Amino acid sequence: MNSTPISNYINTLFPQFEPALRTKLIEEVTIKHFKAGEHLMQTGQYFRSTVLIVEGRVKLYREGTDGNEFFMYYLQPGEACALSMICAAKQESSKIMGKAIEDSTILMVPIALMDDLMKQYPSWYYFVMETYRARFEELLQVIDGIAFNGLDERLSFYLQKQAEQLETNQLNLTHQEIASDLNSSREVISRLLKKMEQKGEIKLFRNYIELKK
Amino acid sequence: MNSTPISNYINTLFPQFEPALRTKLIEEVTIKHFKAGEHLMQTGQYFRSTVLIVEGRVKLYREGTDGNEFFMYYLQPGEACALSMICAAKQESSKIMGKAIEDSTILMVPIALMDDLMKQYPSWYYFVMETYRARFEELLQVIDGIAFNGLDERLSFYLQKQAEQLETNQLNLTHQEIASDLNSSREVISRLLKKMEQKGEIKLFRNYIELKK
DNA sequence: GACTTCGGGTGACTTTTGTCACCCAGTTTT
DNA sequence: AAAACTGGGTGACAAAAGTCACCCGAAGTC
Repeated sequence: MNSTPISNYINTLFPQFEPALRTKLIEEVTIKHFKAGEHLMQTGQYFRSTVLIVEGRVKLYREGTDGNEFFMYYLQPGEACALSMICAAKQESSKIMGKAIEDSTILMVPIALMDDLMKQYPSWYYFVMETYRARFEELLQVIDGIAFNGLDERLSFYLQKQAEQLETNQLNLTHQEIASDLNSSREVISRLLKKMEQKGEIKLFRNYIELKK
Repeated sequence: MNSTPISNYINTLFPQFEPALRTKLIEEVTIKHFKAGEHLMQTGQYFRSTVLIVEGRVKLYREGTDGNEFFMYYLQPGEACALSMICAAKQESSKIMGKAIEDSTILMVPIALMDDLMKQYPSWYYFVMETYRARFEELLQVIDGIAFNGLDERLSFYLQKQAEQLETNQLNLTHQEIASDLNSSREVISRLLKKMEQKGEIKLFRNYIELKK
């Protein structure tokens, strides 16, 4: 294995893949770059590849009919987009939207390869299963949030998750951004944040929020 | 192939399976019966098998921490429980609850078999992928419903879905049952149903609701 | 320095949803 | 037949969330 950018990504981010699978992938995948803010996939778009994230960070949204965007979860380097697998396999269009929030790099695995990979490489099969499992769990948690919790709890949970994902307690989020991720309105979020500040859970600044504890 | 109950189920409900796979399944699965109202799986329970529904009808719920049950979707004969596949594969516990609403029969495919089936029988592999895809879509629709719609729209949608599933316009549902499926309260549902009746969309009776059009 | 934009704060009000209390009419039990 | 239970209706009220109007100050632009 020589040391191209692609082989580096695959060898460092997917060490669990058996060597033959890594070689195969290095030969077959194509690489693609996105700038922060760019959309990776639009509602209604068809996939011709399964997507592996290798650099940056991608936010996945569900789009409502009225143009609302409801935040679901993040994808990180080393993770795959479960929907791209599913939709690619069935040639169906996606009903979700992905946005790079940092400059990001992805590898595209042609769908024509999927069946072979699944049959020939157990570690790929396990990776796919684990991807499904993880995303399924994530969706169930999203459902929990909106089905059982009030906006205040969802907000709290949202901030925690952001902090974990971005690995910092200084969240560079405007109230407006939070509001649209949670499909609410700025004023409501502002008020709830104020309450959280009074309870000492966070500290508010212009353009960022500091999480306590 | 002789004609046991199991072989009948498999041959009639899964005709897309290649003959060798059907033979294999007929040898390996075990059969289980549930009476209407019984729980198939409880929150926290571990799966040792993947579940195929062959008779009856199963309702799947997500359970909240406070004991609430949030209805997600139905499983019908010929369908598999996606979560049982995922959880079985990873030996994880389920966080959902399944309830038979009719007397139901299921086939249990031991998890030990899963890897082999996936590798040896393309039609099994496609079946599993299709199951994931369908359930994923269904979860996304559930999210749409609670994220973007008011209770009135959700109720409307819920009634439509019930009618489709149960293949009748006479829905034998009490207001209380609807309320708990939607994680709301009886009074609210009663009021919304009244409004729908005034708009001529439904007709209300004791113990059942008649869908118009 | 004046102006504009952006992020945020706030009070007043509305809508939606949940809750409480109580009622009523069938149906079932005793 | 009386009592109890079930499914449903209703008014009054409370809480949560969304909306509107407007304000303010910080930062960027001209």
